[in-house]
Amino acid sequence: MLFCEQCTRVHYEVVPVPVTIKDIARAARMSHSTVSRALRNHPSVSAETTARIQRIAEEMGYVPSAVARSLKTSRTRVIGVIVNRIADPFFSRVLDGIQDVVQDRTYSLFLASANYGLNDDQAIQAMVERRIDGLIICATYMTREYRERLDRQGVPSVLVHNRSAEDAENAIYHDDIFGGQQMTRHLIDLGHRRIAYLGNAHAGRSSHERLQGYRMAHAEAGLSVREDYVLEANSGTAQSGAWGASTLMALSEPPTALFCYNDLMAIGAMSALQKAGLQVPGDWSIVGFDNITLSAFVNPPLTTFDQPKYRLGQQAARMMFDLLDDDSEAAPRPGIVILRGSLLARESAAPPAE
Amino acid sequence: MLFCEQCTRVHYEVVPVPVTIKDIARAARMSHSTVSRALRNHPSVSAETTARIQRIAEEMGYVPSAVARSLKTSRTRVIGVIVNRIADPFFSRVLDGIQDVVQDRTYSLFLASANYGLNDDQAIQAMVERRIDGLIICATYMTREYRERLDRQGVPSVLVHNRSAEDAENAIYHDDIFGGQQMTRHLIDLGHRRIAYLGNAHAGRSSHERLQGYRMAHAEAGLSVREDYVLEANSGTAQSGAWGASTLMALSEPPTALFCYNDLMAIGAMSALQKAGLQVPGDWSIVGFDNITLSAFVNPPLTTFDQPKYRLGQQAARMMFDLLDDDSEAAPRPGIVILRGSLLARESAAPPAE
DNA sequence: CTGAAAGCGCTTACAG
DNA sequence: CTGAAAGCGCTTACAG
Repeated sequence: MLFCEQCTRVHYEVVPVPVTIKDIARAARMSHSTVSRALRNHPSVSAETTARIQRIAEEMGYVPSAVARSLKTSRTRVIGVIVNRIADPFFSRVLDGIQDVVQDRTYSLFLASANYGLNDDQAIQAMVERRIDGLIICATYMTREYRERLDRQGVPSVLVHNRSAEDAENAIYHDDIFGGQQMTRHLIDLGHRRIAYLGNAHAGRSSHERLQGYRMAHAEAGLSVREDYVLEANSGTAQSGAWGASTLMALSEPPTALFCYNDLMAIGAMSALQKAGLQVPGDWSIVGFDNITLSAFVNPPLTTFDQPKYRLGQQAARMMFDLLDDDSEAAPRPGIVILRGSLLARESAAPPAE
Repeated sequence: MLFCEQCTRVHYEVVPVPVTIKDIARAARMSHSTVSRALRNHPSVSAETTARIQRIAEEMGYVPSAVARSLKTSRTRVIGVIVNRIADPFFSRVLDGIQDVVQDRTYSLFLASANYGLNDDQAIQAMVERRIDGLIICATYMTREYRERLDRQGVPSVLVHNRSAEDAENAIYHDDIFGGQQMTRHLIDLGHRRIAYLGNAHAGRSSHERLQGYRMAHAEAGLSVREDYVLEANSGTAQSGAWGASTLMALSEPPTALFCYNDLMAIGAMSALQKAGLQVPGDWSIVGFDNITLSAFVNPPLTTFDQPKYRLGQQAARMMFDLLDDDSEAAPRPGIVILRGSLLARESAAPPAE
């Protein structure tokens, strides 16, 4: 029974109190210093003592306190991750990649959602208070200002697929120029000459780079780009895809192929065309980008670009550990990793009708 | 410069050292006790002192250490969550619901992946070492043994949609009997009499309960269930759906409607039927379950059951906080929350052809 | 090989 | 209203 200043109430303890090294020390008739060392197999403790202490700890159900250890060592072995939304089909797969590498290294993961900018502050603050060893940012809108705050606190950070192009240190990107070029070249190779691109204004850099690849593929093939075929929706949803398709259908000379910023938009566009009585790929060829799980199961299966989402996550975590492991006196060396995916030809793109 | 026993090397400090309450105390010429109280707006500190100290803390860029606070208070304000796989389309949405409630209460989230049973031990161990205040388990296979281990450590746990039916305390389930009944009744109402159910052996309880609902709907309508229409695949993938559809197509008298355990299977089944030249919903009606994002964008849009995934997560978090807030002397009261979703009629189910 | 001591950054009962 | 002291559960330089 104890009295508490904070809530001015009397409390009765009911929860089991965890075993500490002191409890083990008492049981083993050793000092807690020796117990501490024995539990971590420190070479200066004799083999018998180590064995005996570990057995007792096991029997007593001892689980070390990472909290106490962290306070002493000033390392938490926790990596923080900030995402916009956990259920984002792209970033949730990236998270899997991060989690697996982090778990392999016996680190843990702190997760916070930035809610597309609404909770940036709160998320960062919570991470810094918890003294995470490093932060991986999968929140596309997070800006330089936040990174500076992290730098000031001595928290290394890695950016994954950030929308801003300005941040050029410790970042993982996907090669969107290459991807855009591959998709467009595929449509050109099939015989298309009137090819549209439907971008996503919210995506920033990655949409611009896919467009850049689209232009490069045209230039390579000696084709010029018709600017009325280059559209930009204000979101990356299926609804935006439908909007894009409708806009293009209304043109006096509509395209025969459409390259959408992402799969969701491509699927929305396909729906809209089919509702209007058009055949895909008979009348229009449609290609997406990302290779989300279900792109394989729509009808027709979507030709898309397989972004290495899981590998992006793995690389991000590895870059983080490189920063943490770096015990040279110099500042951690900055870096950018750019990964390439590959074209995934399925059935939504075919030669044009004529 | 300091020497380290562990790695027997000399280290040079390069990282910025965080500001502590002692630093603030020195700057403010106050004791660190007073600083501590002032920072938390303790009423016993004078208003001027509080204001002055908070200003100084702000100027010095102070960020409190949750690690130190946790050690002292033996509460971390961290909720752990274990999932099978982060990118799981069902649980990632549940996670969103958990995260939002947890963040609202200014708690943080620890996330670990159980990898479908492969890392159960490691995940639990990490959580207990970090002294999380409570654990929400979204790992379908996790058994009673683990909960007992948690109970012994005094860590309250909440189960979300666990596959085993044995665990009956502090769990959130979806009412799968009701859901299965609704879907089947819908098909019966459309005029179908030969209706198949394709279950998922890996899903355990939830698959059995959907089947139970299917049987109830038949009984209600005075129809008998044909046992050759009741199948069970060994996974919940699109491939399994295709397998189920093929198996049923091969029957001498195939069904006219198919209720699949989940959307992924329904989409796989639909693909298989369309590949075989059959029309959905002309020749076969197909319905799924879950309402995953893309079920609205397949062709035809899938009739499904809208599971309240986000709400499941919210409820789980709320139940956790109920357990934590409970300061009665009695053991936390156990509970089960069962949520109901609703039928979402789209276009993949229609009256049978004949 | 082992132990006593100090300290990581906080909170809080107790004394003034 | 403020401060000195103890302590949360560990790690580790130092002394024996």
